[in-house]
Amino acid sequence: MVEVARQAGVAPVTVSRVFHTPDKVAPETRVRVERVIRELGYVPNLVAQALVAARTGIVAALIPTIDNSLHAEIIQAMNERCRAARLHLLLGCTNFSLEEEEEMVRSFLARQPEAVYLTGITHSAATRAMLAASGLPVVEVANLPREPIDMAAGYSSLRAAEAMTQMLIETGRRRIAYVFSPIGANDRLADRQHGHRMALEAAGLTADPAQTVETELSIAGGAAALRILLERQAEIDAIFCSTDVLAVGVLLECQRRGLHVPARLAVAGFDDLPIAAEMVPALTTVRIPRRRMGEEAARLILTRLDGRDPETAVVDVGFEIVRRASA
Amino acid sequence: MVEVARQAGVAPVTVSRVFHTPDKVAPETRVRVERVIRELGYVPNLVAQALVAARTGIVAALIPTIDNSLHAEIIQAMNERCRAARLHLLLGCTNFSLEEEEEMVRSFLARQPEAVYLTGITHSAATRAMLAASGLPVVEVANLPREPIDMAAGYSSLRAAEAMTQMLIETGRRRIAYVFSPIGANDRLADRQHGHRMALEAAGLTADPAQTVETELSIAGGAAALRILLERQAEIDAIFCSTDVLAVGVLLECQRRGLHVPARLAVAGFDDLPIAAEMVPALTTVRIPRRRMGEEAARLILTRLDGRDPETAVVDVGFEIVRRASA
DNA sequence: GTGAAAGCGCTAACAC
DNA sequence: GTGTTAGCGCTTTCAC
Repeated sequence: MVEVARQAGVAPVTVSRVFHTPDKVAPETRVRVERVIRELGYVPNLVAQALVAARTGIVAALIPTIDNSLHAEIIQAMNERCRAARLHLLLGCTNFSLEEEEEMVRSFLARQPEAVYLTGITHSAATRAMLAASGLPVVEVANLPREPIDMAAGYSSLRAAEAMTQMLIETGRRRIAYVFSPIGANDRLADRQHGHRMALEAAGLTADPAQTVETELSIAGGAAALRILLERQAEIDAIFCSTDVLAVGVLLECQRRGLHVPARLAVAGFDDLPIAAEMVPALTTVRIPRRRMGEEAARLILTRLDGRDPETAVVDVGFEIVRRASA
Repeated sequence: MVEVARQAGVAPVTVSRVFHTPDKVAPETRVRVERVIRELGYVPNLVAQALVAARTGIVAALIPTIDNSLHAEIIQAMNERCRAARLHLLLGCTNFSLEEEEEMVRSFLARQPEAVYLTGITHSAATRAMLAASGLPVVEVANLPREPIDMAAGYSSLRAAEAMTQMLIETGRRRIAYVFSPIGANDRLADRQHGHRMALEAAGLTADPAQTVETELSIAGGAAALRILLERQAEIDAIFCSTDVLAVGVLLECQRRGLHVPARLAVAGFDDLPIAAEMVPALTTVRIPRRRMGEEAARLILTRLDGRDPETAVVDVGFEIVRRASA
């Protein structure tokens, strides 16, 4: 900036004005400065700007992993909305670990973000304390916290899983297996399992351990889970999977083994990934408004940054049971 | 920091030293300062630190969209490697547009990143100029540039597609349809189509426009493409898709229509997504080392940041034709 | 309309 | 071991 000022024969502060309040600079001066800016390819240093303005234009976003299509899509939608407000995303992965999350929150806060995006509602006490103390807008996404750190946008995995199992029961299924991936710090998964059990119990059914399989989160993991259930000779007439990824694996393994779905076995998933509607047979699942969550998260943050308070701090985006051929 | 210093009865610079060179502070002083730091929950301001150190610890990463499992996985691997070096990712989405990429590069450069990650090898002249002028380590990922801006880690989509089509021909297929998604600024897609044509011509076959379908990038898009080919009554014995996403759609549509794969129709994809091996029949495809690309990208950047020059500026991670049941 | 001075929060260099 | 001074690149305030 000093160099631009020198070559344009003005004071540095005038260069600054050309960027921020061009109408307060005489047209001739402005043109002259702009020319030098272009010639030198000068780009203002946003770090210095951030220091003096105490505004970084950065939103810290913590997700379990980037290569998780679900959270990727939420973040994608959120990022699109943030962009219009000239907010950029600083991304961090927690690997479903509360410790890693805490560590990342600590190091991200030092970068003076203007808001924080968190996945899920389960966080360490230290994480909650730091975030609350920061006074920053914080939005917890994908679940509905009883006591939000600040704001939230999500849906009830518990009620959704409950509704799905209930539906399976209502359509005559009695021996419903549950297949899920390692829960770790994933509160959505914990809720889904809980919701499934609640529905079973409400119908006077019991959750047989032999009908419950934990497996790797992948299509292959879903296929493996079905093989395990078959080996156990578990007498099942339905399988509810904690996510479509696993359900697709189950469906494909059924194909390989010639097990008819839904005649022999009903299969249900969760998430309504794009593949769900295309499977043969099409997969019955729970639809959650992924993009909407990202948009709501952005809206909540932007509202707060605008100095206003959102009408509702915890936004329930709801869910929908999508009945297709598989169950 | 001033407040911590005041309460600990020392000068601000001593607080700074407690963080950076604790052994140059008397143990008693250090303990005293550390206590105040904890009491006040003081966190150093990295923005100020970055300004004076001229180091932000930020890597600017531009990918087409976040919700693209392919690039997400590359970025995931790269992020894991960067983390060890305390580098964080500032993420931007170009939506496959060179203009948006240019705009993002401009605004990201102002944030003083220490390195830049770019997807693909096609960039606007201005983008190349800005990046070259910045003197920063730049890595172009997922393709092999003839003239890299700086460094690159990728594979040849052209040779890979050529090899796949060649394989289809060698196994007796003669009427090979090509299904792809909108190319836009995606050089990998352009190369794949080109490679496919080269292989056809080398075998004395011609690319019939009736055998070429552009469709939406989704499983449903792949299914739709097969329906279009069928409606056109194109006489085809194989379909090569520019990505597994489309191939899975084709495979599922074949199931729905009772078209036997590979007897009636061979189907091949590209990418070797996790679902490829699980499909029924398992999908023949091109495997590209996604994680490896991310790791190489990180390695190239870290080497350069370490003041050294990598042995090879353009790293070819290769590809592999994976023959399965579908072709 | 333009510039000089002060300061954002921090650290490198140099005293003591 | 600890403090003082100066300055990172920029903007705000207040003169002129």
